[in-house]
Amino acid sequence: MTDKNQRFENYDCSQGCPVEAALELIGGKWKGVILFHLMEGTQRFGELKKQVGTVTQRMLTKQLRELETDGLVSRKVFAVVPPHVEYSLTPKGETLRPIIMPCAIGAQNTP
Amino acid sequence: MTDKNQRFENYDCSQGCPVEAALELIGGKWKGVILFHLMEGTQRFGELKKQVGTVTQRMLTKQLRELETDGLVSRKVFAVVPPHVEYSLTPKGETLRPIIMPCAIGAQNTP
DNA sequence: CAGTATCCCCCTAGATACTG
DNA sequence: CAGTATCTAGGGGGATACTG
Repeated sequence: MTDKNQRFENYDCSQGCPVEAALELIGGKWKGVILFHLMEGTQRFGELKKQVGTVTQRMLTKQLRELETDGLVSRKVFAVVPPHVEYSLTPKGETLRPIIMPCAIGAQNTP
Repeated sequence: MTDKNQRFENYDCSQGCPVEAALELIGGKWKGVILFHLMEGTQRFGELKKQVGTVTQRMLTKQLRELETDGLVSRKVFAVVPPHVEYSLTPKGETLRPIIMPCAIGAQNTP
């Protein structure tokens, strides 16, 4: 980000604008949906997979790792057998709620 | 959309959830940025290209056509030489303002 | 000015199999 | 259960050249 207090009007996006930055965080094919479901509360890997639907294990893992790296999702591993892993939103991830939820509402209101 | 009045909590995304639908509209690599700039007002093709920055003509055209098809952007052609084409948000496109702008803000507040 | 028309690379994402 | 490993195709997107 070049200037954090810059106004949006006449914003020069030539090399990286805020929207571009945001889409890098949630632009992955499944990330929006994953975040959406984590907003319902903490979820285990399997639960998440079931809810997201057609996502493959590989992709779910990959996107979750990226979300984790970006600090939007936290991963909690329980050292038990069988494995137990819980995913939840970080505070930073929570800040996306006003973005994700209007997305959902917007999509519903304009079919 | 399966049920337009369904609550978001416990929403079953198995085959297409609202967030997924929304991301299909604005998920293109440049669409968010294009919409962002059109929110500043009507723009000509060249102006848009300059503002979006590194986008190629081909991609800008392609994404604009998709946005047009999805009913988010309207294209107005003036029958003059040299050509003059103006792009602007449709009412439907305007409904994305509360989604796009928080994106920008969110990206700025959480670097 | 505002586009098409080609060509082509690469990365995303899917399918499948295996494992601590 | 919650992952890795490997292989592969498909198409999204880039570069470049041409045009009404």
